[in-house]
Amino acid sequence: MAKQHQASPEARQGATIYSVAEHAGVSIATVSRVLQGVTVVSEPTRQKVLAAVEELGYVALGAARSLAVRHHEAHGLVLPELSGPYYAELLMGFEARAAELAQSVVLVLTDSRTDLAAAVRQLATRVDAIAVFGSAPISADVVRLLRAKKPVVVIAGEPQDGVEAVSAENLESARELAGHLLDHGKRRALFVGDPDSGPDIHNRYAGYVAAHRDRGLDAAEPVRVALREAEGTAFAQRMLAGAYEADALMCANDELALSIMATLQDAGRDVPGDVAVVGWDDVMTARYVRPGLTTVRQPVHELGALAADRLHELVSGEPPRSRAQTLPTQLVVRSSCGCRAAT
Amino acid sequence: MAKQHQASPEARQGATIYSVAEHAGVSIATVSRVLQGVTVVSEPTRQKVLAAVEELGYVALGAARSLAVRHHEAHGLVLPELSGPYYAELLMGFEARAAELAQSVVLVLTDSRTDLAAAVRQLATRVDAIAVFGSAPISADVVRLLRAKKPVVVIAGEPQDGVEAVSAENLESARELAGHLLDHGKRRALFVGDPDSGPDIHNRYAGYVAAHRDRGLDAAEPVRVALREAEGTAFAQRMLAGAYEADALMCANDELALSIMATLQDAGRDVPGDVAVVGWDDVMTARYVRPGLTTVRQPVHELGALAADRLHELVSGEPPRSRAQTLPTQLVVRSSCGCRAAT
DNA sequence: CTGTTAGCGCCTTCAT
DNA sequence: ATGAAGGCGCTAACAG
Repeated sequence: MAKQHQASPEARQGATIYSVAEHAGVSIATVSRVLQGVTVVSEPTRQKVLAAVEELGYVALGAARSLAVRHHEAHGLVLPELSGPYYAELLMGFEARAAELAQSVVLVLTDSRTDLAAAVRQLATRVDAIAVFGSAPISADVVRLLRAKKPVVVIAGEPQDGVEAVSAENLESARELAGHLLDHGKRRALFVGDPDSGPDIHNRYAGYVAAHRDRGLDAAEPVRVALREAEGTAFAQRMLAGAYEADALMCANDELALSIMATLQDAGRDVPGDVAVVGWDDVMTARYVRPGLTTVRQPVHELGALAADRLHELVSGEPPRSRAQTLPTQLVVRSSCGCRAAT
Repeated sequence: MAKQHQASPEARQGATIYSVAEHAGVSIATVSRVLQGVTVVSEPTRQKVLAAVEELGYVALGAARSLAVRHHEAHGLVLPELSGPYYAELLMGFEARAAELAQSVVLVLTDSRTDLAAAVRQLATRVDAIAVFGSAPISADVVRLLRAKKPVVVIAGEPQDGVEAVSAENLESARELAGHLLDHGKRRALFVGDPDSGPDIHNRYAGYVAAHRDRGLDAAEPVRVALREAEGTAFAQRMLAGAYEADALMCANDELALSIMATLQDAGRDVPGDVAVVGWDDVMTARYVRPGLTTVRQPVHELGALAADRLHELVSGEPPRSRAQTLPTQLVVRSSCGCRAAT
């Protein structure tokens, strides 16, 4: 019996449990046993097997193992995209925790998919559970459909029946941030960003409204723009043209705040003198610009880890939680709000 | 003999090919046929099957299919981490192309792994091919070992025997960038960053050296610091303390350049007057700081896509290319080099 | 055109 | 303690 375990050009497939068994002079059942480490195996044979495994560099084929044990030891993660630090950080937290739990992570980015529903269904056939980002353009139907087959957790979205959710706090922090602006004496603060772009933004706007209400003030309607750099620039230009009257801008995220601030400054406006600008996320750029951007830091890494955790427990049979789990955020005060902070 | 493939109504696992077959009153082979769409099936039965598939929401189990066809329809990607826009963009490019090619992507981040070798071996059992980032702390041994089982392509690294590489151009662009600095009259330009942190950086330093040689100048030894924000700040402080004499700093990447520039400016130094600072990558922050950071833009997205492409072709049986494929980069001149650009 | 059947590689009772 | 044998769900010959 010629051994073809040498890395011959075409026999790339590697050793199987059979070749290991033969090599060690035992049955495949024994090989499986020492590898699973569940049943007891006599030390001598155990060593023989281990030696064979080592020599042939054997690793069980994922598909075969999955088929036999009826699960994949993998988690799926569905995110819109990865530009900006938010999603990347979330992914890092998710991946790190998944790694600790010995789960592979297979990633799906919705922005690059034409047939998202198909992609998600596909994903469901290769993982044990799936975490999907709340604002991802996935119809609630798909989520529900998914949930029928695999455990699902929504990140930064609303919990639905049977689908639990994890997120960072928004409303109270937004209320605090908006309050901070108002306490600087600003009386025409505008909320820039579309509350309909997701539960997160929705709640930030709600906090903005609440802060006004707290002080017996009227909150303005939100300026509905997408959370992208280009939209911020466009908005700022409209503002420079006199389309908006405001002495403070509470932006839905830093990307928006940063582009708006830069455009305003380039046109000679003083920030925060003429108009204060604050954001949300605390991206790297926020601490490099002058004035430093006042914003809110979210525990994004932890959020990702939490999602991976919950997925694992759900797979382990734990029942889904009905209430969303919310992680606390932190107000980061720099100078763009009107404060004279260090930076 | 009894078939027990009946999908009990509440079977959480979902429908199997058997339940679909039964539901449609045909054999599993027929179901498989219409789904694979290879062989011809009479239109009537075809419709019956499709209807059953639809009603049961059937999707073939990934593991079973993989086992039968002997491949996974998935690509693996090994990256160090995801902070900063570089890796995230690379991943997006990779994922997008993989999606087009109908390949799932399973991601492994080395920074979060304690046993990297094991993680990579594991990965190899669930994908058809693997792309690993060149500077990832993966010993050449592991790569070679991997290559014996699956096609591998190295991103931004040196091609090894049987392992092809894709990368962005570094040497010539660096030569151009360094030359630009020298042509501004700078005579004590320092290279900041460790050339040993990867082939990319190595070549950037080589370009720096070449530019000097081109002009009959002597190139200084590199200031070996890690490519992280904190290291940049520390370096800048040493420089402010008089440890280095320089009128220009060519930093290995933008993160370094940005933190150095900020620290220098905070201490009252004029950039680019007292000292010019340039980076590499063209991250978002680079265009928001003042002066705008002169840097080099890499086609990161395309690089990721190229890697996915090559993986796919390698899996399809195409032979590996011996020469590395290099994508062109672009010098982005702003003001931190001494030019009086728009920003 | 369609059904039957033999694997794919591994895990897991069930005997021994 | 170890071996034999039956699936896991699906694809792909091979017969009809």
